[in-house]
Amino acid sequence: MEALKNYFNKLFPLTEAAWQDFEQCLVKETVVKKDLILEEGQKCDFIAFVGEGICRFYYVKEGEEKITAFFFSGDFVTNYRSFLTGQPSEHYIECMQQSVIYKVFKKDLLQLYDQHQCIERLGRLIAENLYLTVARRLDSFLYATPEERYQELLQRNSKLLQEVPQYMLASYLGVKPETLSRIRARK
Amino acid sequence: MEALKNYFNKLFPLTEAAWQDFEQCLVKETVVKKDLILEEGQKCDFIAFVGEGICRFYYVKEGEEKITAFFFSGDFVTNYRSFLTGQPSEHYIECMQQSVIYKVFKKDLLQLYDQHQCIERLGRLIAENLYLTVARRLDSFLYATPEERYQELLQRNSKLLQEVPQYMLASYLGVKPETLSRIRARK
DNA sequence: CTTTTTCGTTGACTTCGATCAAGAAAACAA
DNA sequence: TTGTTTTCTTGATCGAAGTCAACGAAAAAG
Repeated sequence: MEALKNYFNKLFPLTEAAWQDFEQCLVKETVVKKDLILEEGQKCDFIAFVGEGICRFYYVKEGEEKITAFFFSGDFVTNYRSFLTGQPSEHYIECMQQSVIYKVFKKDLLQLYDQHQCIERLGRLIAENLYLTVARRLDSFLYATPEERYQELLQRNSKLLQEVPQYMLASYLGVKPETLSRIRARK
Repeated sequence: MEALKNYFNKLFPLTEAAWQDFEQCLVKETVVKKDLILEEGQKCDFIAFVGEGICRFYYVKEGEEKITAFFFSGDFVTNYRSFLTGQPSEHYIECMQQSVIYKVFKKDLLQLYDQHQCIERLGRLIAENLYLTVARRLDSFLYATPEERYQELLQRNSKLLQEVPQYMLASYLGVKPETLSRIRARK
């Protein structure tokens, strides 16, 4: 899995031995459109690297899907909270397109942490990066209006805008589809 | 610093040698009420353990203080984003009471990570915990109304309720003081 | 291609938090 | 104590997002 190796190398290069042990633990999965790779109530016992595809991470409140995050190729997809705490997931993860993902299971990862200090470090760096991601998202809810959040999206011209239907974008921004439509009309 | 050692032991016990090296790097600071331990524009080059006291972590938007977090004795206080990325802080950290904190500086911590695998692991566990903290807070903004957020606070009967003036609570909950007053009146 | 379903827009109206303003209560200082 | 400042409450009004409903456009299914 070259893409993953490159990703790691940018964060912190693994030794050859560590990478080989790590690669042993990767489980490739091909997932078809609309498949759930995690359902509510399940424990999330893996972290997966997205090779290709897009996944959405959502929560159902009062029959309505609230999208918390999207994951694209090159991201790690997991319910990290459930993964860390062992509690059942309150969220679903759905692949929106045919996708290829590479899972590492928790039990394997914990062993790898013990066996290779450089993987332990990678684990720290990944946790730190995931922290930065949620922290930024929290900020945009604490300090910005829905309109400002939409403008931010426009500016960073994220894949979201091309790849994701508008009603899902609305959910991601924390508003109703009608409201996003009106925000766009305001220009 | 016994409290800190206990805290670590619950997460992951350090070896005696690691703890001794770690303790060497702790810098004790006594801070008086209203002192800023971090200002906007500064790089946050430390993580501090709060021995006693309360700190507030806030951002100023259009002349208004928006409180993102509170830190109590037993917590780590830092601008973790600035600490990790090296970017200047957009937030202030103020001690609301006379406080005692124990700083570890980034340059020292990075060395400790290299020297002791158990400290590296502790670093991962702390990053994971900080992740869980923001993620929970993000959830409460994504999925709950201000009223529900206030009810949550009431239930977990946090120190916040006793120790913090209501207008700061309001800011923390993401509403104006008038609104919190009305939420309380609704019961 | 036509039919059916999903998605996006628009209008009328409601709801809830923000804003502005005034006054009461509590905390603090002289 | 008294006086001053800070914090909390209450009322009136405003505004942005939600809700409900209708309709046209686009996409999917046949």
